[in-house]
Amino acid sequence: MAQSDTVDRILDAAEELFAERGFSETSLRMITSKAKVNLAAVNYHFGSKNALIHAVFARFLTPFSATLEDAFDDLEAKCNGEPPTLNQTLWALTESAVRMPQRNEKGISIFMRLLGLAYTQSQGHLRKFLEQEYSQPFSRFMRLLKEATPQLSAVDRYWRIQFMLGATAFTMSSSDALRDILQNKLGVETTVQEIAARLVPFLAAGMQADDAMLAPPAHKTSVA
Amino acid sequence: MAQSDTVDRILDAAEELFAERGFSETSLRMITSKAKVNLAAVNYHFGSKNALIHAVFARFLTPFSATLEDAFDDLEAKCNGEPPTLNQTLWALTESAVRMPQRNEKGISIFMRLLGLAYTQSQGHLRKFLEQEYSQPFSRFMRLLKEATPQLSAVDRYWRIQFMLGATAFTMSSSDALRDILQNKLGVETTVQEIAARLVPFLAAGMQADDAMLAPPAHKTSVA
DNA sequence: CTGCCGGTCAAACGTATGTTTCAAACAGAC
DNA sequence: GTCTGTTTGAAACATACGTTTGACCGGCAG
Repeated sequence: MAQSDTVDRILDAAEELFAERGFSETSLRMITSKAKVNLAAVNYHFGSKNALIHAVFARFLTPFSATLEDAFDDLEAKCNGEPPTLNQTLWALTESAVRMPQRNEKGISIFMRLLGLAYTQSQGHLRKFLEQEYSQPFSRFMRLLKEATPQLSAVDRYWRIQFMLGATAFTMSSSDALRDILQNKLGVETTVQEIAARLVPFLAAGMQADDAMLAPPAHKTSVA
Repeated sequence: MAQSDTVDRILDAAEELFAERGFSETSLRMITSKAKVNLAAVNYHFGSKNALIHAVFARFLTPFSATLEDAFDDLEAKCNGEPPTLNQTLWALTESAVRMPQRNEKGISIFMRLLGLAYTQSQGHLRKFLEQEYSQPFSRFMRLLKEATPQLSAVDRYWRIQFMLGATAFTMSSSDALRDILQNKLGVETTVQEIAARLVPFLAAGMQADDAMLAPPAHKTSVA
């Protein structure tokens, strides 16, 4: 074959190692030895380690953002005129993520973990790359969130979106470890889909909490 | 002075740089040059870079966990017999964090950012160190959460606690950046206390969401 | 066959890292 | 003042990293 599968082997290995260990903690030598390719192959095919990181993200983010746009199109068409609800919007997102064709059984959790790392380990270049390449579906999602929560002030909405992102990125980024703990402690098996099914109600409830108790020593328990 | 302030200068510099850039991305040379001490001082006083990281955490985590235990004592005494509510428990935690004596005006956000990094960048050694040293207040917090949400199944509670941790750690770990964005976009100043005041209702609402809509295509908007 | 060209390979390069060394400076006790 | 143990200082050490180099291979057009 003219273009061997070297590129894909590198991407597969890098994806997995980045998800396990983070970006700076993963060396090119680890990647190339896992991929069983020569060390120089990375710089030959991608140019630099940073460019490899971008390529890893682009490989799943580009089809995902297309899928997501379709899901949003369907959703808005179905609601003809009316803005979709918060639940509908969140479900459109999670369903798009879960339904993406996976390269292997670990696909979805690697996907999630990388997204989490992208936010927390962001080394500048990654943040810029993601903002440049995928600003459109991101902005659209933000607009849908805004229309689904008209009762919130801009500042409240901003922070609550950060809280949602955090809960999602963090949970998904360590979902393997968390699943294992749960398996050992309570003997319960869990799929990523089930985690998502638990996460969405949590997020929706948090997003729509009313701010009745902003004073610290509130004694009431019920919320919303 | 016999023991000069070298140790504290190193800890101050390391704390700030770790919070800004993460652990692996901060070299000992950056730390020692910011602290204006000799490079060898770190290994002389702490033994290794990992031990320095532990010392940075211990310096604020040890008094904090004492403060937290006191806060939980007060709370349980006040409730004599009755388990504290979820809101009370969460507020006890955030108030303890916010009321810690700060070394400087950036103290609390550095504190928060480091806690966030501890979860997301955890390099094994850090996770082990924290689990060994601070398991007691952590377990107690978990017990209080359990008693405050008796309606939840163990599995539901487990996942929702992860969601809470995620929202908190993530938001706090990037709170500086998020504050700046908000400042530039909407011209709003925000303190860490205000972020906490927004976060707690979000968490409490999510924690207490009812699971009425576990099926994906739910059309209802209201939750709880 | 010859020449070329995309791809692979082992080896090296320069740099940055954490850590160690050992002499010098220092403080306090006698 | 002298001695002793502690702390600093400049330099070196060994290692790991990302990247570059130049030789080599294999298929294919002329």
